[in-house]
Amino acid sequence: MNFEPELCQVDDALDIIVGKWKPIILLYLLKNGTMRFSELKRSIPDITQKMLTKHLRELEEEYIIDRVVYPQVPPKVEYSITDYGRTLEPILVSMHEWGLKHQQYKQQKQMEKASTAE
Amino acid sequence: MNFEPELCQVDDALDIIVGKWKPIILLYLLKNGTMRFSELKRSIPDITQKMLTKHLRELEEEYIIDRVVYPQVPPKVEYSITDYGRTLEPILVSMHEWGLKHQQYKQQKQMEKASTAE
DNA sequence: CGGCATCCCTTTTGATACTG
DNA sequence: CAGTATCAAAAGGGATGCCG
Repeated sequence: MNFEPELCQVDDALDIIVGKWKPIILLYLLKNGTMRFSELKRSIPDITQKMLTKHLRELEEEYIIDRVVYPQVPPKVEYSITDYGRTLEPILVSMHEWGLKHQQYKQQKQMEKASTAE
Repeated sequence: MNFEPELCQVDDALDIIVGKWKPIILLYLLKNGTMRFSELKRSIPDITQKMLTKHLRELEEEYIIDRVVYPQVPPKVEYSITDYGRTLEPILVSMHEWGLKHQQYKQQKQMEKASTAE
């Protein structure tokens, strides 16, 4: 580490990717590039329209995604990851990989605990 | 990306580092290795004892830090980062660096917006 | 010194109904 | 289709007091 904890800007990055459904929204847009609102909704069945709208607005506010409205009936709105948004990809991939290893590590630790408890 | 959004384990990593004071606690322990409770409290003036205790317990639960109690009066408790906990360091450093760049990027974008608004 | 217990406030998320 | 509005529940966090 070459920075002081007092100057920590980790929270600025966290603010953008934290939110119950934000990581999965980001991963879908990173994978597909562009998706319609309804397409995202179908891909993430348990999310409510309210939360999907809210998270998309917040990501747009931070320049991570673009929102394009096609003025037609019925409405069509497309969301796409920006080039800038793609700079988050390595971090998300690292966290995914760390998360996978952590599951294994916890299982191992808990088995150790169970065997010494006998 | 070589994984499907449905299999996303980003949240497992996020769960561990998310919390109002968790990043700064982790950065102090990564920097110093071992610190006493009161030492952490002094280093992070605005944190309450309750939140410091809570976050430390959660990090211990995930094997990120160790907690050693010295049975003496007055009590002495030392917290240290585990070897396993250190595997989080690259992710925290990446997020810190991304956070720094993001501040600059936002400023630039907002200046662009201000100049076109004239 | 290093906690824990209690009460309270704020923020986040969810359920549901309605709309251009 | 892609939202908004409203109400309610849950989670996160803070202030304070007490304790071995």
